[in-house]
Amino acid sequence: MEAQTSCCAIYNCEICDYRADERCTGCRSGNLDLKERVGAACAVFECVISRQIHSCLECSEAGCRLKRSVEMICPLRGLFEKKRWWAGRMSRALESRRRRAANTEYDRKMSERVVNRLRWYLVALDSFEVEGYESVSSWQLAERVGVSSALIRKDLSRFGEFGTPSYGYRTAFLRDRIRAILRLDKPRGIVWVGACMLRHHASDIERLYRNNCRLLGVFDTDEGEIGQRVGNFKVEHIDRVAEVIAGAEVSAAVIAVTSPRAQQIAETLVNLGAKAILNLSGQLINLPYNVRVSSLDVAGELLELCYYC
Amino acid sequence: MEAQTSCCAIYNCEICDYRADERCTGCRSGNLDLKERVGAACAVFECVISRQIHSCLECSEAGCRLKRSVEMICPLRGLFEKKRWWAGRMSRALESRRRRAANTEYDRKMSERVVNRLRWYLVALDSFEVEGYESVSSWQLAERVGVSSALIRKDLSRFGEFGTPSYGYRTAFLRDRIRAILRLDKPRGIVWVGACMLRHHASDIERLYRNNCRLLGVFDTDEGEIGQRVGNFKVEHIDRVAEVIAGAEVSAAVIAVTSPRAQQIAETLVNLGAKAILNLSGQLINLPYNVRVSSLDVAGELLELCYYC
DNA sequence: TAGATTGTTAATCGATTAACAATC
DNA sequence: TAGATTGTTAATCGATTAACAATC
Repeated sequence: MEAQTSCCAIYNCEICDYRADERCTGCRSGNLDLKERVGAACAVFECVISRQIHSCLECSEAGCRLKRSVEMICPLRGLFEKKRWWAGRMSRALESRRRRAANTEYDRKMSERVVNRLRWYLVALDSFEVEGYESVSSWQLAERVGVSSALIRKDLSRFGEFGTPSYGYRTAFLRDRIRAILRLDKPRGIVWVGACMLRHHASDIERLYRNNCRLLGVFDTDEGEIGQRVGNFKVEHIDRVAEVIAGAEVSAAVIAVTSPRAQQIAETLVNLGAKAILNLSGQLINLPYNVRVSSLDVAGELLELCYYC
Repeated sequence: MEAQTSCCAIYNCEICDYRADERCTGCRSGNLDLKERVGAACAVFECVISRQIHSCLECSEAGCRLKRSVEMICPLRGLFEKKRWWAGRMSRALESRRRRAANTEYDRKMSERVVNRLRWYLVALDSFEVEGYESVSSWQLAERVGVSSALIRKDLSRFGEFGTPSYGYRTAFLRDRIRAILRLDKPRGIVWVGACMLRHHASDIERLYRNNCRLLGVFDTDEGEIGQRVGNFKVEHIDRVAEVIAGAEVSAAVIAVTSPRAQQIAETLVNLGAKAILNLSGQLINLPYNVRVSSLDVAGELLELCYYC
C-alpha cells in the first residue's frame, strides 16, 4: 500500500480560504470517515505532486470530476485499479453532496421537466396561431402536446394567471409570456463544433436566430472540413476556438463531431465559458455539475423506441 | 344551437361489436354525463354525416384524435369555435381514461425512465470495456452516466442479481444482460423518411445494424431526392412506401423531413404497422396512444439549454 | 478477517392528477 | 343565468435516496 502514499489529497479551498492540510485516508487507515471530514469544510482536491487544484465540492467552482482528479493524483494506474477501495469510499461519500450542490445551482422554482414542457407548449401555441386560433383552452393544448390539461394549468399557474375562466388562454399573449419565462428574449452565443452536421440543420439555425441565439463560429476536427464554408461561416479548427471567438460570450455549444474527441472538445468549450453543451456525438460526456449536458443520440433513441414495439 | 344537431356521435365499436346508437349530448341537453355513458362500453366515434369511424377509446384501435374527429363531424367551424362546450366537456371527460389505457399497453414492470437509463448504462459499459475494465462498480457506472449509484443498483436489481458483493459487475456479462432486457437481439425493421438527414447519420445506422435493426427503405417528399442513392438504398417517394415495403414488418420509423407534412407521413407509417416513430422534424406529431412518439429537436433542445445559462 | 460492494428496505421527495370553488 | 374553464388544493402516485444487512 506504500504506493498509495502519493495518493494524498489536501483539503483546501481557494474560494473559502480554508486549508485543512490533512492527509487522505488512502495513505493510512481505511477507517477514517471521510464523509465527516469533508462535511466539515469546503474541499478542493489539490494534487500533492503537481500542486494542481481540482474541483471544490462546496462551491462547485473549477470542477473536474472526482474520479479523474484521483487518477491524476495517482499515476500508478495499475496499482490503483487493482485496489480502488480508496476512490470507491471517497466517491460514495461525496456522491450525494455533489448532487445536492448541483441542484441548488439552478432556479429552485422551476424543475427541468417544467422547462421542457413549456418549450413544447410554445411549439403547440405557434401551430395554433398559424391555424388562426385566437384562444386555446388547456385541454386543446394538452391534446396537442400529449399531457393532461390539469398539468398545463398547473404549470402555467406557477408564473401568474394567464387565462380567463370559461374562455381559455389568448394564444398570442400566452406565447409571449412563455417566451419571457424561458428567457428567449435574451441574446445568446452558440459555438458549433462539427460542420457536416450543421449543414443539415439550416432550418434549426433559422429558428435559433428568431429566438436571439447567434452562432459565434463553426469548428471541426476533420482536416477536410477546415476552410470550407457553412452558411456565413468559414470552418475553423477546434484548436483555434479561443482565438476565433476572442472574448465573445459563449452561452452554449453543440458538439456534433464523429471523432472520439467529444469529451476533450467539451472540456475546451467549458473552459471558454460554455454553461451548457448539446451533445449530438452519441458519446458519453462528463462535465462538472454546474455545466448542463443534453445528449441527443438518434441511434440510441431509435433502439429505445424499438423496445416498445 | 340547431347547427349542432349535426354534431352527433354514435357510440359504436367495430372491434367489440357494441353499438349504443345514442345521440351525443351536443345535440340536446348539456347535462347528460358523458363520462358515464362512455364508461359503459367501448366507444367509437362515427360521424353521422360521413359515416367515417374514428378512434375507439377502449381498444385504442384505429384512432385519430378526438379533437380532429369533432372538427370533422362539425364542419361549421365558426359556430363550433364560438361555442365549443361540447367538445370541451367531452374531451375532459375522456382525457384520463385514454391516459390510463395508454399506460397499461406497455410492460408494467419497467417505466420509461428505466428503459432510458438502461440504454445509457449500455453506452457506459461499452466505453468501460474499450478501456479494458473487467469489472465496474455501481458508483463507477454512476459517475459516468451521471446518476446515483443507488439508482443503478436499484435499476439492475429489478431484473436479477448481476453483481458480486465487494467486486462489482462483470462488464461483459452486464452488457449482455442489459442487451437482453432491452430486447436488442430481436431483429427490427426501420423505415426512414427524409434522405438528406440520413446521409449525416451513417455512423448511427451502423450502430443500428450491430443491434439487429435493419433499414427497410428510404423515402422522401422532396422530388429532388427521389431516385438518388443513400448507402445501399434508392430514395423512393413516400407515396410508394406501402408498395416498396411490401409486407415486411415495420417496427419503427424515422421522420426527418423538413416539409410540413410530418403529421401526415406519420399517419401513413402507423397504418403500415409502425408502433414507434422517431420524429426529427421539429414539428409536433399526434398519434394514437398505442403508438410511441419520440421527438428530437435540435433547435428546441438548444433553446431549452440556453435557459440554464 | 477486514473491508468493499451488492441487493433491498423504508423513508423521502417530487411530480401528477382529480376535484372543485371562483370566475367569466 | 347557465355553462365552460380557469387557478388551486389535497390526494395520489411514482421515482429516488439513504441506509444497512447480506455477501464476497
